[in-house]
Amino acid sequence: MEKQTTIKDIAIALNISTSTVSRALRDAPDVKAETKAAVKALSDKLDYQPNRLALSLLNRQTNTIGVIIPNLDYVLATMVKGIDEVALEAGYTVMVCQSDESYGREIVNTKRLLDSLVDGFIVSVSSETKIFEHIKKIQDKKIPLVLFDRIVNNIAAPKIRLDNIDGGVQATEHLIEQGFKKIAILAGPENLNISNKRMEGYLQTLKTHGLRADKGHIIHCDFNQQYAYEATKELLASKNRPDAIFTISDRMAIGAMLAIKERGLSMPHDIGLVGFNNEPIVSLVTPAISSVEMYAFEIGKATARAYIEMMSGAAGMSDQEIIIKPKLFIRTSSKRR
Amino acid sequence: MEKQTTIKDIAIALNISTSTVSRALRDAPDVKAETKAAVKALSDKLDYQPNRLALSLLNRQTNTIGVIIPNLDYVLATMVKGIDEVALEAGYTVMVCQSDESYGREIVNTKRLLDSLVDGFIVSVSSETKIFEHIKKIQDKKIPLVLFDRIVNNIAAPKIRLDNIDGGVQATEHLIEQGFKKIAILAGPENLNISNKRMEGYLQTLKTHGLRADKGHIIHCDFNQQYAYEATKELLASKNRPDAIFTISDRMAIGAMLAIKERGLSMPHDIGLVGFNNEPIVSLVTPAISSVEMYAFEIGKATARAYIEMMSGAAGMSDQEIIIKPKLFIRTSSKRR
DNA sequence: ATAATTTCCGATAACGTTACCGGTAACGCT
DNA sequence: AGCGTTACCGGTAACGTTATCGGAAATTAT
Repeated sequence: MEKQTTIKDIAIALNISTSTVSRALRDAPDVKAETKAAVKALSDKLDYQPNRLALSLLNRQTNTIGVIIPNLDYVLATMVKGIDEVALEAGYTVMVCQSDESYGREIVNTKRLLDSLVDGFIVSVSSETKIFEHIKKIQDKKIPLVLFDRIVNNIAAPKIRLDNIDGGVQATEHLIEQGFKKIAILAGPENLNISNKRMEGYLQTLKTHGLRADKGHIIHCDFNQQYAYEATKELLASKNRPDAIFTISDRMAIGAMLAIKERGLSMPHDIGLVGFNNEPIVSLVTPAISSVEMYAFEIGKATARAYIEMMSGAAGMSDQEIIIKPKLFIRTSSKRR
Repeated sequence: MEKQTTIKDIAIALNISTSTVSRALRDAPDVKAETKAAVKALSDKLDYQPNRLALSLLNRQTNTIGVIIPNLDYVLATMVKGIDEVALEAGYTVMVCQSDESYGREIVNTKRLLDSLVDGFIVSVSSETKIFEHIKKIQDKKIPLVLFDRIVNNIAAPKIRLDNIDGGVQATEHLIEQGFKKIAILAGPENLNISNKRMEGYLQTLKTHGLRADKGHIIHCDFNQQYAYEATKELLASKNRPDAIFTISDRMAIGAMLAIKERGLSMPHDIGLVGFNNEPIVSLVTPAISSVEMYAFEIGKATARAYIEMMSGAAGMSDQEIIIKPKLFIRTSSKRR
């Protein structure tokens, strides 16, 4: 809050110009060694730190990345960790704004960071977001943008995401292999791309094996444990009860598990269950729940790397898509054989 | 990345001075209504947004809060959410830096944010941090500082934290009430204040009830599930086996639970278990684990409010300490009666 | 000794914004 | 008519930094 040491203070103290101080600090060749030494000594003594605001204003870049995410759950926190690690190493500062799955707050956050605070964006859209004008605005201003995890299809930007279809395929293949025949899916909100892709994998796999998805076995519900719990209760009470459930998140798997237990059914005997994300929790509950690992930390790191590459002016980034392969971890909840 | 609209662009386009544009945009009284209208129309059309860097440089304040935390686990993410909510409402932007429990990274983060990027700090120190020079440096520069959750005792700053002693008391009282006699504690790292306070509550309560803590029943281990698992295994194998375990985090409680199950002991019959944090997971495992709720979201909000109050120049903030009362949630793992 | 080069440094402008001071023109008052 | 007042606007400096230009002094070459 108090005045911090500036280059001017040093200049006055040594009776030289600010230009010389500036050069001395940056080890420019055209400064006498003696002068350099004096400047550096004093700058150390006064604990001088260059004012990044002034530099940013001058260079028109902040070396700050704006990261916009819908929340801070396990998966996203892990991804942010990955982004952070790579970005920090490369000398960037990261500004994380969470929208709490709210479209309105996503817009507010975007607008704020757009006030010349960041020179690029890394975005994962909220589940509520259906209109992408605020994202397009970023691009209209020619500001670098990288999308990750919850990507938006009709926007041309580097995208880093999981192979969600493959995740759905792996989960469904596994269930079929284990002898389950009537596999239901708890999908997320209808407009959420990652959810739809996982479902696509599910549908594809059923088809491949000559199975048909019962319409009542495809449930869209909010990305949330409580909704999953209630949806599962209904499923289990229906006359065409599924013998397995694939949920597109672990949170939902937990909700499903609670409903299954409550009804007195046992896993995997009466019903199989596979989740998604492979959060630590799934191996801790009883029975341990099979789940698709999405390598969130890796996705985060790859995202930051793509961002850095983009900033360094690499051409042809705009339509690059990095796709991480998921891997199913099989546990008790679905293992019959 | 491309040049953004500035006040100068508008000034030139309308053939007036930048001063007038500036005043018009801020609805100053000494601008003709006609001029104001023209300026506003054009600024809307060109999508003008003031450059916050320039403003910050000029006013010597950024309206940004630097939040430094050791990681992004459930509790801290929840606290950050609370900080975020209040700060955003009050017009602040929040910059979150996580140190990943590393002292070195905590210092790097502090130094970075100190380059005039933020005008105040909200800090929770890492478990590795034993030297607090970097924190003191913040105060030396007269930069507002608020500590939360993992506070540092010998630094004079507003502190927002849980009543950790009371948490330890509640947990231990409950276990004694339920008839447990040989209560062990899995504490965190030795230098971690929150851990020691919870242990203090534990020790106090034992004393009150005329019980003595067996030395072998006080275990310091890393804040981590794996260590807790192994520590519990040893505890259960020792000749003086405890009949209850109090862990100072839920992560550790989960680790303990796994070890207990592995040994074929049942909760709460053979052994009682109480955790800390009341994370969602504890009610999902079997048996559900009793745990002390620490109201992380509330702590986060209170922290941001204290920060704001401090910024508004409220006197006597430097030694204020806001202490949130915890509350034990009793579940199967410890309920015998 | 003079010219040419090198070494070192200072002044200035610029980044985008606003506070402050000052000035012009129009108007009203006596 | 002459004065003061009001309404409106422009110029300048400043925030902290660096790039650019230019210039003086010192060194080297002839």
